[in-house]
Amino acid sequence: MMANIQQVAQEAGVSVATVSRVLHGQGSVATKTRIKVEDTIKKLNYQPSMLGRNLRNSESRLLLILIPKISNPFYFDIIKGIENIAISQGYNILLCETDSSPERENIYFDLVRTKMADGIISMDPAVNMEALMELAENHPIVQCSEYAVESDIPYVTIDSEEAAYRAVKHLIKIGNENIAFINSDKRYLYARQRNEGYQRALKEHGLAVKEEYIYHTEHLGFEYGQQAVKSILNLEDRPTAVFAVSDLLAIGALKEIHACGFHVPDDIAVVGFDNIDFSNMTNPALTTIAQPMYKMGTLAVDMLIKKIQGNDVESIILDHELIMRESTSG
Amino acid sequence: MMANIQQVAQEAGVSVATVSRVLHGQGSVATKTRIKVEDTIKKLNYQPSMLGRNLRNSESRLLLILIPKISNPFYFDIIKGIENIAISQGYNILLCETDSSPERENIYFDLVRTKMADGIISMDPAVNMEALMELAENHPIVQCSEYAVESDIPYVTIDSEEAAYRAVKHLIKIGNENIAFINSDKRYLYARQRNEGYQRALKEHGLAVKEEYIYHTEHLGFEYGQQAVKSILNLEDRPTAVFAVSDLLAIGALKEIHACGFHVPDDIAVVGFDNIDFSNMTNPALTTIAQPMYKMGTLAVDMLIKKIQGNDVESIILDHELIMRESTSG
DNA sequence: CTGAAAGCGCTAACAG
DNA sequence: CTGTTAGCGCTTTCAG
Repeated sequence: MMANIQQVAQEAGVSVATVSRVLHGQGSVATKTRIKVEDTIKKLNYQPSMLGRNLRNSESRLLLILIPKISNPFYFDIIKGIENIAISQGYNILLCETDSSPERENIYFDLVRTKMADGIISMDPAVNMEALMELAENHPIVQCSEYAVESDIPYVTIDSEEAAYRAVKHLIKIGNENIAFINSDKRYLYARQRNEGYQRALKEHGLAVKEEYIYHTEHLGFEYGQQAVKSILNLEDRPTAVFAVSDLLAIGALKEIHACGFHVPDDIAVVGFDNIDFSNMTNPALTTIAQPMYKMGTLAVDMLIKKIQGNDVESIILDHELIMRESTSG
Repeated sequence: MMANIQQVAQEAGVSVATVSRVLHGQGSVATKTRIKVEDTIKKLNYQPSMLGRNLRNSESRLLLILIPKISNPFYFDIIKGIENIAISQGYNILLCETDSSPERENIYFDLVRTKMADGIISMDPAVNMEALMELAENHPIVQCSEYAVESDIPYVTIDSEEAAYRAVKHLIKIGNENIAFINSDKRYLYARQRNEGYQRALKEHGLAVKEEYIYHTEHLGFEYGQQAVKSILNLEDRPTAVFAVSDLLAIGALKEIHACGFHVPDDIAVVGFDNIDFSNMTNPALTTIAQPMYKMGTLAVDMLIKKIQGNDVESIILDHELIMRESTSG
């Protein structure tokens, strides 16, 4: 079973070089020989071993995709975009869940150090940037969605500040003045940028920025949204609107607001961020910011493959969109 | 940059064999030599190339995980289980979304045919069983969750019939006699099994099985649950309970029931299946069947690695659990 | 148009 | 305890 190129050559009465040539359709081969070889390949049910090919070409045709949690819906469409392009270019992807743990991360970094992967698309906001930058000196790396300005690693992302600004502006427009903000940890760039967008919108409309309205969560999960709302609803000046930096947080908020006996959007309007599938399945459906996920994925992998091939690439900033649904349609 | 074993050997003044020996800590090496080699490795920042090692060992240390949709929450914990064990055993996983398309599937099958992957864990109910069985003749394959009885491919799963039976029995116990059933396509084994469980529960309690109460959906998505409920609510003898074969369907049902002005659980009780994270985030929270996902994953990968190592393995059937929440607490 | 041969980086059997 | 050597399966010069 499982013939190798040698056996095919022998059986076809040619040299391995010729077999290799017909395999790749390059270098001229007489039609007669080609047909003979092709027949033998079928007859022996031969499939070239990627192990041999990879060693010879010193490439693995594997791309590392780093995400913090595989279950975070935010990444689904990005991954889909990456995957489709990758496959069409003869690459496969290794989806790596880091749990934002440096040890896990390092296992994956080792994969490229040991040539098991040709490059990395990093989407983990909590990635160890120092390690990533060091790795980037010798290996192709691209950042997607989250990025570090100070590094030379190219990225594709959206304008988080502007997106947050638009979300909050929408809340103001429909009559809210007391707008709470559920943000994530300030050490993340996007958190800082969205915070600036939030503040810009308020200031532009002559509204005060109240520290007690800004809540920082440790993680982006559902339960953290619930927690945040619990504390927000206890404020004296109860907000009439909540803007959360992720849909998961917003969905948690939704649930907790209901649990406390309030109604969305009549009592409290809610806006999320990301437009994950579930944001349209909640009760009421969630107003949110949509990022062009799929496109982000395709662009990121395009960039990475270009880098692997030795070309230079430029960072890209994509557009976003405000999707209005029931949670603000008061 | 990126030294190879040769350069390390030269720099350390030993042979490549010795370097290989200290790399694997096997075969005796004089302490003095070992230290010298280890120092050189650090000095040159050497990391052995997996390409060379893999070719030599004719293995890739990559495991293929086939799932229909990466976004299906059902698989999250299974994958986590697989991943943790795999990594601890020095394997990495290639998460493959088949979209239940034979072409996509075949691309992935090629990965094992071309030695880029050492084995497969198939979790796609719609997998092309013929192709899979043929592949299984020459490559290690394990089925997880969904399986085909008639094949020799070992599997790990739960007793779907019994699980469905318990879910429906619970609905009967809390006073329901008219229980609708949102099932998926009958060509899937689990769908047939759950149908049997549903019918057994009804019959055991002297309730008639009404064909019009059984709805078959094309896919397991949220919107199919909505659709199903739309048609179910139009029945003359409106059911007072709904059992869906997946949480996603049940969550769609929840939303549509509300949209039609009914209340869960007072007017209609709902039970799902899978206990995905979101089943606890809905309003009301969903009663559902929990499968030991994580464990299923770890066992499946254990089995696969055993098979790769040439050992025989036996199929496993795991226990499940009924999780009672608000959607049936009327 | 085709073949011989070198070599990608590593492991392991064998000899010493 | 250590070195020599033969491949693993493939691609690609270089000659012919």
